[in-house]
Amino acid sequence: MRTVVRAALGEALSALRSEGVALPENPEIGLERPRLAEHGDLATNVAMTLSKAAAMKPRDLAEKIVAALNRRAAEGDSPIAAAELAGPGFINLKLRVGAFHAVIDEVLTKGAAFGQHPPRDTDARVLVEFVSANPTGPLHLGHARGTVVGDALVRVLRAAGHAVSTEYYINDRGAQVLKLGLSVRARATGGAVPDGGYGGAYVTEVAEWMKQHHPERLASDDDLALARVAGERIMEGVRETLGKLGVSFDRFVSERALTEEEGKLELAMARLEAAGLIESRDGALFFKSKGKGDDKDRVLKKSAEHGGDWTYFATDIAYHVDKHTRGFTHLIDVWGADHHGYVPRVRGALESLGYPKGAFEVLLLQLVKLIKDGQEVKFSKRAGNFVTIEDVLEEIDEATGVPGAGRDALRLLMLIRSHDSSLELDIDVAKKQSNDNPVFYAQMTHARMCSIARRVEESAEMAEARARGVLSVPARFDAALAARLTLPEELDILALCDSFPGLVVEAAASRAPHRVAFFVLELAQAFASYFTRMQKVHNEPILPQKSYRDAHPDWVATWDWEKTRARLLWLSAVRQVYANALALLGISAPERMHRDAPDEAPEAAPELAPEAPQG
RNA sequence: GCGCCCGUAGCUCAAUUGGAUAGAGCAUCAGACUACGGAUCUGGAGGUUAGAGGUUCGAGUCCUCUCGGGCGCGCCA
Repeated sequence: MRTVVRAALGEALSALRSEGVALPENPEIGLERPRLAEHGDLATNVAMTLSKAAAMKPRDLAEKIVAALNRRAAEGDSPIAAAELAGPGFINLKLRVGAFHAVIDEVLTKGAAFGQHPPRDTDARVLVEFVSANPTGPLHLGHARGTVVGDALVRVLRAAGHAVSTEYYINDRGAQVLKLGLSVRARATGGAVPDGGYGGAYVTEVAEWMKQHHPERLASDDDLALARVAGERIMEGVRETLGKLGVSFDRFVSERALTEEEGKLELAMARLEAAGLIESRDGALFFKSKGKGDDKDRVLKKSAEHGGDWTYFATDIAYHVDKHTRGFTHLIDVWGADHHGYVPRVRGALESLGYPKGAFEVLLLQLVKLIKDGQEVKFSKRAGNFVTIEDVLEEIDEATGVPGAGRDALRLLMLIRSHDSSLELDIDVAKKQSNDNPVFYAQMTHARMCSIARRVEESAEMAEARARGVLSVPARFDAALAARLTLPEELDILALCDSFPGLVVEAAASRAPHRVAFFVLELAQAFASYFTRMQKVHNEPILPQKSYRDAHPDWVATWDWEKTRARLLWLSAVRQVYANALALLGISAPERMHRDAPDEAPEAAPELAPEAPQG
């Protein structure tokens, strides 16, 4: 639809150019769907964006474009039926139905690639770093948002044609991992847990595992070596959890290997030193970040009395410098909003080293509140009473009886909010097998779409129609068949589908995967509404219902099968777009829902009407 | 105290990045419906976009201030 309309607009513009209007060769043509029906099917603001180049007032230019479009429309071979000047220079377009039907053609031709854009014509390489949780404990709910949003962002960026790699940075050196090692040792040997050490059941598990598989580590007094093995054990669990969430990384980067074995830390520090950005003070080394977006200088290397070690900040600079060194031109980090204070110093360091402004970008995610039984669940990591992602996944899988339900639920619920809005995750809603649960609603919609086609191809009552060759799902686009699609609901949904590829680009540009989630729910709702209205308002179900078949003994002969096939054609396109959108979120699109879930909860047992009439 | 984010319908949140009359889902009210996949569909009511000023053809969106909430302000990571 947009494709053919853009072509028509481009043609009108070049016609004007040949008449002497100063217009650029291949201008961007912005098209949007007006909110109000009387503003047409599509609207463009080209007259406003090109008015400067043409040295004309927006409305005057718009008038010329409108005239050109209407001239063409009168000749009868344009997708545009009528154009109208509106407001400050908008051009409202009324389209022929064929323009809507073209969406079906495009979707079925592109299939799973509808919404995917070709690689961008640039050398830009993007690296998205996300999760990067310390290997000091299992992933908990606080990590879930960054994990899911980061992963969905990557999918969206790739769909928009960006070259993207992903990395998980493992902070496997430094004080925190050492504390983990000491906590494990304490648990294994019955000693006291160190100050600020880790509690929680998982520490006990690691301690038990250590006794079994690495008793020599416990016997040795090399705390660093012990901590390292414990950290690796934790990371195994983290990777498993990521797998269950459907998240994979191109690379896991070890802070220890990067800095200690590969020497990247010295390299980065030498560059800072050479640039005169390091200052020695109070026995420590400082990065002169003050005035570079930060409000004070920051320690790179601690003084002897604080252990003399490099700080996390120093190694993080090394990591980010290394990202650039490896050829990535644009770095995106996904962090929790509680780290926002850390952004200026990293940015300051990278810009001081000459990397372009804007090459380092941080997506900050607001916090997640877990709601259970209508109450907020508070948790603290140190005390160990946090909710792990594993627990949540398991709880939802069990409650629904559907393996993978937890992953889909967690993913959609994390993606249904903008990144800078805090998020309430109601675990009780996530477990529901009803339409109050957006996850269930979203997936059921896809299952319903599939069930129609299944009915056509498999059901016993349609056997005779199949046998007579009047009923089948069209294999490819057929303009004559599509011409039977004239209901406003059908055309509206095609218009919505048509907006999907553009939406992907916008979602990528604004780092907003949640917009894809909203698209899914909007399409689901539009479909549900259409589906019901077909029966209740238009009295035109896609397939002949029992009532029709009973009333018409010769229903196979009297039914309008071509209209049915037109709708099946329509449906296969809509389903494709819907499935593509779900795939972009990493959420499965089931062909059928499990039916064995309990229909009614025990507490929903019918009660006697309080005022039942007596006799 | 300073910095960052947020404040939109009773609740949870959107808003095509500065565009036309601010929209959905729950909740509520009124109808229709007994099902081509499950309480579904249609419509109503609900708003000075926290408040005040400013920028311009045009502001929920940008700037300043006030109020309220969250987070951060370590030689932790």
